[in-house]
Amino acid sequence: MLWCNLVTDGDIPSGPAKKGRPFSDATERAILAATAQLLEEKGLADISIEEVATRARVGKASVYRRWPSKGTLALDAFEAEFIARQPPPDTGSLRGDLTAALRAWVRTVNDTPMGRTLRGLIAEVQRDPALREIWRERFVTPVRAQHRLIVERAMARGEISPATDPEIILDLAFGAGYHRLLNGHAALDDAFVKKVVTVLLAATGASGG
Amino acid sequence: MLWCNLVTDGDIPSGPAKKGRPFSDATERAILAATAQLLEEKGLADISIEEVATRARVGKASVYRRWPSKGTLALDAFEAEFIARQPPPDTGSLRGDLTAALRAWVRTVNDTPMGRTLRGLIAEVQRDPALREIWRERFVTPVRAQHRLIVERAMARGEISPATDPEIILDLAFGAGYHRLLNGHAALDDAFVKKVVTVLLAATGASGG
Amino acid sequence: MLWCNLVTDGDIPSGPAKKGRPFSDATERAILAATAQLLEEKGLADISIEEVATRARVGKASVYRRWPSKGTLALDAFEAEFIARQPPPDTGSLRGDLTAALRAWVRTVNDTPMGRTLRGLIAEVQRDPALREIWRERFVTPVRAQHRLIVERAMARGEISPATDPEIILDLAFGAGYHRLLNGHAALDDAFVKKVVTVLLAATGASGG
Amino acid sequence: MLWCNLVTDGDIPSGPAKKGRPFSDATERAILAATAQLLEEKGLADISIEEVATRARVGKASVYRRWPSKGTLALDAFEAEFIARQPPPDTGSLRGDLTAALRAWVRTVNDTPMGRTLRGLIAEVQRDPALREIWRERFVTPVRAQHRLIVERAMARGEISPATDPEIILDLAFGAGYHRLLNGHAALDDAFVKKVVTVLLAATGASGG
DNA sequence: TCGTAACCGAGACGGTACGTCTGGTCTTTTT
DNA sequence: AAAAAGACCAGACGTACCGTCTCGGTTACGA
Repeated sequence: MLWCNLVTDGDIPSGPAKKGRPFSDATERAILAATAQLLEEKGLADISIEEVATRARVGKASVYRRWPSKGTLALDAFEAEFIARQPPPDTGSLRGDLTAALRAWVRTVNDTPMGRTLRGLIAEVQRDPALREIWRERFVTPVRAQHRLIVERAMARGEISPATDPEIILDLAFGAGYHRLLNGHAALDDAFVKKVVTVLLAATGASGG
Repeated sequence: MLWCNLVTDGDIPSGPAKKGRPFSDATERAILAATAQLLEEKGLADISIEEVATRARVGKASVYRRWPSKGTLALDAFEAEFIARQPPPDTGSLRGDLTAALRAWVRTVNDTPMGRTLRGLIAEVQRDPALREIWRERFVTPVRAQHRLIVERAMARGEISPATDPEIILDLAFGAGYHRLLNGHAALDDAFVKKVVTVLLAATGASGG
Repeated sequence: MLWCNLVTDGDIPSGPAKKGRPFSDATERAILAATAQLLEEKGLADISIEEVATRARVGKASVYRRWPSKGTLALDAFEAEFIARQPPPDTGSLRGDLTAALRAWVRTVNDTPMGRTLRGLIAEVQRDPALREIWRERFVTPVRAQHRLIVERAMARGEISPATDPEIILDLAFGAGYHRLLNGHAALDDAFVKKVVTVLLAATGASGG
Repeated sequence: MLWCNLVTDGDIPSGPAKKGRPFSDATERAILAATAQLLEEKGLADISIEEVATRARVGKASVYRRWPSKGTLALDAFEAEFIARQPPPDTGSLRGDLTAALRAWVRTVNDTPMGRTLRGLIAEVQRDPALREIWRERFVTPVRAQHRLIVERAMARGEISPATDPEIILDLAFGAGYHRLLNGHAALDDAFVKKVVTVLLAATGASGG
């Protein structure tokens, strides 16, 4: 879960025995817990690393030793919980899967503090190019991969034309959601989900129409 | 153009003759010019009001007197130039109008520093609830109103079903664009524009085809 | 009293009217009062600028704007009070003047917290070459000048040989005092003063006795 | 040479045979060498224990296991070399002995990096009461004992009155030197030595004058 | 020959303070 | 009363060290 571990993946199976005192799990857990707690209380922008360290009863250096920036820390504290709320649906139909996925997303950002955190993270990502890449690797890519399965399964079933670009479908469906989340110009509710799914099915659903 | 003027609209046509030295146009222009210049040089997040005032050879108070926050100032410096690059298209067809509008947006954010500024503004908007409302009033609403005309004209022409929700069409088309702009997970090019338009036309053109 | 003022002396009688908000006297007084208060409580080494600012209810920058280092600040807080306790004696005899001056010094460092502060300042001076120069200009030189008068008056009276180097007399008399103050290897009391004066008078009184 | 050894003296001749791995001489030597090297490069105040350990390729704990503070470590690294340069003079006359001793001291602090180290140690001693006691025991007392011999021999020879307090003579002679060393207000050269000796001989040398 | 106790280098631990920067406000003199 | 200038309080930034602790590993003694 630690940021630096995830970047280096598990590509060094036989380490040459690292020296020095190892990182403490308790410290790491305390930092992530404090971060998660603060993210429930206020927006990412209103949180300082100083505050996280104080809340976690941890030295500031112990935070900086593990995470290079507030954004990567928040990403770690946010990621697991968010992903857990986006189960890969498999209802047997494109309509069902897409509705389920979009609805899960909508409910998460609407009904939990994760909506605010997600907005804060996207904002943070815009101000830190390094974080942007991590964000794509650690959040955008995995979530999209899961959602892409929905479209690919539909293609395999013949529900949508094989000429369709799955990426565009994903960008349309979730892009609309993020658009409303960030601007707040319209509601993110079940009606929104239904309309989006309907339009996209009409567009792609040669066999489904 | 001044932020406070725009909020109060022009609803005080006959002021009771205000006392004291009036605001200096030169000061205002210097501040906006400095802001625009800095926005070309770096992201909004890397700009401080202190720096704007120094660059404009103006006191900090003269900035705060006019704009309550960095976001509103940046919005003012950004708005006019951005809108000027989004001409209301009228090609006679939904496909043509939508392609033109989306392409104008894509080219603006791709080929000018305004892409970065737009990202910075959206980020800023997430950390300042007051700015969020102004952002909707001053940017989201007018731009969407212009784009909505495209859909409404298409409806009037019978190109799309009157049951279609124009808002959803706009959110799908531009939401996808903003999604790629903010995450950077895929290209924002003419191919993107073409695919988006194709999918949306297929979706809405049921009655028209 | 302000550090930077004292360096530039009063050699700019007609300033060209400086711009901006001037330094606040209240702020300066609060900082010096907090420093003096802390110096009564503990040694200079145990005081941090952070603590001074907090105690003075002042921003850290307001301290750094005026004093470049903890040492210069402490010097300012210490100087006036110390000098006030070293009145220029004029008893009419070398023995009387020297005894009075040395006794005043001994009592100050023995009976007041200024002894500890003086030790702390001398320590601080060793670790900061810039402070060392200021220390000489602002403390060593003026105090020595006052004490040198004692020797010069004695010379004028014929009490000591004109061949005597007044500097050596001062270094012997007060050097011995500082030596005991810093090392603590022997008492700093009236007996010490008496013995020092006796030895020095015996040494210099060849022509007088 | 090790700090803790010196404090406990050799008063436990028959230890109960201590268990565990004994201290490594190589480690101790590496630490002292690194300290001495750093003291040649910069002042004691600019050296951190962290740096000593790194330079000595030694764990920080191995330093703290042997010395309780930076001051005691520096004292150990400094002491032997300094003492070696202060040979007990025995020229047969007070003038000769005093001149030799003071000159040796002046040359050491003037011509070697030990002058700066001595200043740094005296500064360190002011901020650490525990170190102050050690400083007296380990440095002030032995050096003074050696110098006191000079005065006592002169008394035995009848060069100075038996009523003279040898302590005062030492404080006058070396106090003046330390005064100039710490304040830097006047030169520490042979002329200084000569003048000091002349004054003190005149003061005490009833039989010598 | 085996614990076991204390050492070894390395480096993480919770802390404190550093000196700088920015935010938004306040106080000058000048226009 | 607005202008430019810049000081005001507040507090976060990321770094450097403090003195302690925890690793895996290495000696040397006593059982």
